[in-house]
Amino acid sequence: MENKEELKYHYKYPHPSVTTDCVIFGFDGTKLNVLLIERGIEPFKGRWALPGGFLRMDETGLAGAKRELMEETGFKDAYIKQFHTYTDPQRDPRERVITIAYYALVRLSEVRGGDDAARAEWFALDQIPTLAFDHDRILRDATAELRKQIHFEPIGFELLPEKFTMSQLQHLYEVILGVKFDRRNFSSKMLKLGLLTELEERVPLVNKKVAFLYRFNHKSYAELKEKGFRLEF
Amino acid sequence: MENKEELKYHYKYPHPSVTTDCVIFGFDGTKLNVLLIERGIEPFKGRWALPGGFLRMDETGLAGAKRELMEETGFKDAYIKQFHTYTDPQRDPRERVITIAYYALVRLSEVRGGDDAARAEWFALDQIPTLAFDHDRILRDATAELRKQIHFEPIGFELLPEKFTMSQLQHLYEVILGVKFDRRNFSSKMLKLGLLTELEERVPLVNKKVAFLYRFNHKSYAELKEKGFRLEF
DNA sequence: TCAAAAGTGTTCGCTATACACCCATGG
DNA sequence: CCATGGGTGTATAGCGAACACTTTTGA
Repeated sequence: MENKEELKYHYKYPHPSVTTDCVIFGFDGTKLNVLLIERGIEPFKGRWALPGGFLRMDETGLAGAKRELMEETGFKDAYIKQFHTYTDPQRDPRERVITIAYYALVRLSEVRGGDDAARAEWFALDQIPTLAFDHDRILRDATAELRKQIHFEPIGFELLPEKFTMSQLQHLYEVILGVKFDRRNFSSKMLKLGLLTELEERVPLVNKKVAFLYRFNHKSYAELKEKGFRLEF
Repeated sequence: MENKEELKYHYKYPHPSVTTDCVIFGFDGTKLNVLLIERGIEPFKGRWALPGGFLRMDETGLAGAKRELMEETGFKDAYIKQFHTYTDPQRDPRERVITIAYYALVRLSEVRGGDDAARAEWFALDQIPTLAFDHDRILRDATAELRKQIHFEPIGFELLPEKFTMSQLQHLYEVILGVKFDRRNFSSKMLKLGLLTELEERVPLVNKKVAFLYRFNHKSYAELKEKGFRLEF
């Protein structure tokens, strides 16, 4: 799959370039964050952009997006989902570039720096600078998709550490959905779903009280999914 | 955008071809149908396939899908939605082809024959032959998307004539979702949403009874959507 | 002593669901 | 007279939403 300097691929009709872009969400306990890359080259040199790159000829879109994710965060098996393909002929000033967009959910606490030399930084969702290309739009769409998807799949857990308290979980849902829940109702609803395992372990809070710790129960989720269920919030 | 015989587009890296495929759903009053095209050329010559074609360099994916829809059904403004992009490097035996897939909902009663010389036919969803390429998979995914989407948007009305009876609407929902509803509950739930306008007109049934006719009320839907609402079925 | 965060249970109202009878017609 | 299809209303159970008090401790 390597290439010479000369232009070696010839087509009768023009072919667009195809890239994958990856919206990587992380939750810091307070806010939803997104990983952005500072562009080192024109166009939009110096502007922030979503991690992404050209799709290789022998890899699927998913593999390309996972490669990006790996390069930037070191994560290999995070939740990742294709959500839209952007095809505006003018979206890249150089040439026609179609991008297949994915979003990924990672545990912020477990992220290590990427292999990549490029400058990468986490931004809170409400403090995003103006992005390169049409990435503002892509990011908005990704956020909307995430909100929609959380009604069908318990993807929130992908953003939390393995062990978490009920209020951490509630904060996450509140941040993603932009609403407030009653503590008691949220807790009982969550527990009733049967997707949480309560751990023996407790965690000390700032005020020396302890809070229960829970873990997401993948097994009962798999069983529930078999039967088909709805996650209502 | 015209071209000579020689190969005039040169790239340093290989570029995939990009096509759009369009899953066109229609409802005949009993079953969900899909429009298929019989392939006239290799590969898969003689096999049925989804309508689709190469994306032109100056059109968006949506425009390409709409062009396909127009050519096959004469419809210009049907409901149409991008749902997934297929990127398996082996999905086309000739060369690498990425396809952006859309589904469209049309009123079967209003479809006129397409401009296209190709042989096109409607197939009931439960009588689909083996399709060319990975179109079986694409069709399965489109059906799943449709089922999912109907929980959020009243897209069912796109498949019915402008005026319809409550039982037509119910049959449609039952076919799409694969469940049975109680007549009385379905009706009262639907009416409570406030999206239907009851018409003066009645329609005579086989047995000379008359049934109420309704029309989808786009205006109250727009208002409801403003406030945000959920369509539960 | 005051603010912050967590644990705990009950009540009320709404809605989903289940269900039965009447009527008109065509066969 | 029976089968078909449509119209209509009620009763019950379960769920979502609202809500208050206690405890511990750090400031």
